[in-house]
Amino acid sequence: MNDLQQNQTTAQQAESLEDSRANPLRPHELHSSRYFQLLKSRRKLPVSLRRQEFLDIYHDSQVILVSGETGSGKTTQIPQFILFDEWESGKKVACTQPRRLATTSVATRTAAELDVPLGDQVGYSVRFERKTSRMTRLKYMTDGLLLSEASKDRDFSAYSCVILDEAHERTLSTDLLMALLKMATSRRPCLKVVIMSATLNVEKIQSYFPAAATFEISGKVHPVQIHYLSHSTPRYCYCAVTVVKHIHKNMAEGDILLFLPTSGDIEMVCSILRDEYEDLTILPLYSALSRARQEEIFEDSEYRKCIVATNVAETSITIDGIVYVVDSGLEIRPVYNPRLRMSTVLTSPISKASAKQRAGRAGRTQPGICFRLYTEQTHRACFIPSAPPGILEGELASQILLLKVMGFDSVGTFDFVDPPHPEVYLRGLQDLRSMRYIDDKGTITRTGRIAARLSVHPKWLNAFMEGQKNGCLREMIDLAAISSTQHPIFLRPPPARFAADIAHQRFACPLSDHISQLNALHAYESAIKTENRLPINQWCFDAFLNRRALSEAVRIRDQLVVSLQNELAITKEVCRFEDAEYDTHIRKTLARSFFYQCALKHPDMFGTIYRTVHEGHTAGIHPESVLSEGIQEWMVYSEFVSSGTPYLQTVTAVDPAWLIDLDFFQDDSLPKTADGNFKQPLVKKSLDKARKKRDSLEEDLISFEILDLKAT
DNA sequence: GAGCACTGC
Repeated sequence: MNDLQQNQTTAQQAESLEDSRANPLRPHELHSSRYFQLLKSRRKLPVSLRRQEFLDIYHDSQVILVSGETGSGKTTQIPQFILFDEWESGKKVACTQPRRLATTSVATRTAAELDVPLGDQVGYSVRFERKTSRMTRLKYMTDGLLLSEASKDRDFSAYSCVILDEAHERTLSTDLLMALLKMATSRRPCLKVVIMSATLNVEKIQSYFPAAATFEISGKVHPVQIHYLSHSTPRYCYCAVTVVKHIHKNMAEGDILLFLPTSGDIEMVCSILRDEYEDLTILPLYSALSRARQEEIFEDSEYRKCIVATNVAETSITIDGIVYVVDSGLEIRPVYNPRLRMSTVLTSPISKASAKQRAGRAGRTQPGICFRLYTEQTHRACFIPSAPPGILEGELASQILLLKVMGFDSVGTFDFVDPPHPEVYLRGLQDLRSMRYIDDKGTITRTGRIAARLSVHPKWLNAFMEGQKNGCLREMIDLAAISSTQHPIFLRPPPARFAADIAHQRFACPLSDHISQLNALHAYESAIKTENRLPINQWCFDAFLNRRALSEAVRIRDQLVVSLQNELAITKEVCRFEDAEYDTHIRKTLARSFFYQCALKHPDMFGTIYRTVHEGHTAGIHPESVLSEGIQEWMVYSEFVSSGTPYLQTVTAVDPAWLIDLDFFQDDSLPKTADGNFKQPLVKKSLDKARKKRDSLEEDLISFEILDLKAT
């Protein structure tokens, strides 16, 4: 390797090093026989045949766009080509992936191909798990993790080259990284950027990097025959069942993969098929299933397998041996509405790119067949070319704050591949200001700097500081951790819903879902610590608690404690159940921290209808809430969700006196009562006041934005 | 008494 000149190597030089008996990355070791086996198959990959061509382009350009379908070998080979070419620089090569599983498995594969122990010259880094060392020169990592590194070093100075893989997926992190790398390349001429993407939709990225060189590789996949319906049907579940039956009865052997939008659909279709066939192995697959049940799909089966899956099977989990794909053409999509400050979920048609990806799952090992449960006309006219990028879909307060902490003040005029909608940006600024993370001029504040570095939503920092005042900081950190787990901690499997509700009663706090969650987490932790008790798996099973979610919450909590220990005085002491005021402290803290997410029972309506103070929208209490009966007058909520009926989710009853006390609700002309038993006119008045305050905030921010635009 | 997916730090 010592003879290689940075950015001047040839394919021949590299290949002769790869062919030699001694491992060039580990001078005192010889290549294993497995290495040579792997090398033989690597050399047959489409991308390997064009190594010199790639290197020529790489040497001549700072930004390179690599496009190619699956099976081209780009994810494992291109980083190795670059590693050899950049070896002399002494810096690292980073390769990002959108998902953790892909990151670790591709790193493992590459380490094997280079014949080095994982974590030495080749390693990976994902949240909670790092296999890197001082020796590491090729580092696979999640895009989110590189983004958080970039927030401390916007020049990417540890790297000679950054490779963004799966850029066509346009995750929020990839988009932000593209923007940051675009700027970094102009400051660091020696920094190279490689963006790898599927062929589809690459023009957008190309026009974002006009000077970029392009390199296209073909893939190696089997043909998939596509069948459409002649008439469309709204009854996609029954249609899917019919098609699966048809395949099973009439078609040659080969496993079936069926895509449906929701876990409910999946369980229903599975039970219908199970009743019908004994010679078909029916397997549900969705993210909320336990790991063990997910892995059942990989087990050998005596019969034909029929896997009924959500989107997880589209990108996250790949299954070999699928010959038939049945595609409902539907998925669940979350859409954030900045005007309602609400995320709604909709069952909607997938994109053409997704349809192609789903069909491709049939041709991984041999030619396959894909049955689309929609007409060709629908596919042509109703499916958008590809899913909208993440940056256009969500709430952006955290990302705006991140950019501000990095020193980019004028985020509204920031150069994105796709700029977010101004309303989402304004709503983000408004939220940041009401949280006091930016000041009246849009400049980041001292607390804003701390909040930007949190691994949970920045809104939690205010709750931590309020918690510190009220002696329940640990509890607020626990709640922040629970709120950012991937799945809910309470399990309610449809066949055992009643039993689950009874089991959950021992954790229930009648006034608060948040405290009920805390009770469950604390019970889980003491069940782990207590010896001579049930194994923790059994304990969680009996209590209908999600063990994966709970252990994830504990890990997030521990990470938060570490990152906050210099900023806040966190004591070791955890829960104080014996304290009669415990619940009240927590509810008060929640009220004062999330006052902008509070709701009041609708006075004019019968039943459990509430109205949010901020936006004035009506909503019910989610039926899973301990407060779903709607007896309490005031509450704060964590989420406002809608998929048809709007609901407040995870709510805590609060005393309006705690709210009226705050600046936001302050009205000096109103008499204050000690018991907080406010009369209706008073409440109405304070609501109006709050709304006026919100409106004035909005006007101010719009004038900011105009200033912001003028400044550039 | 109604839901409803999937990633990441």
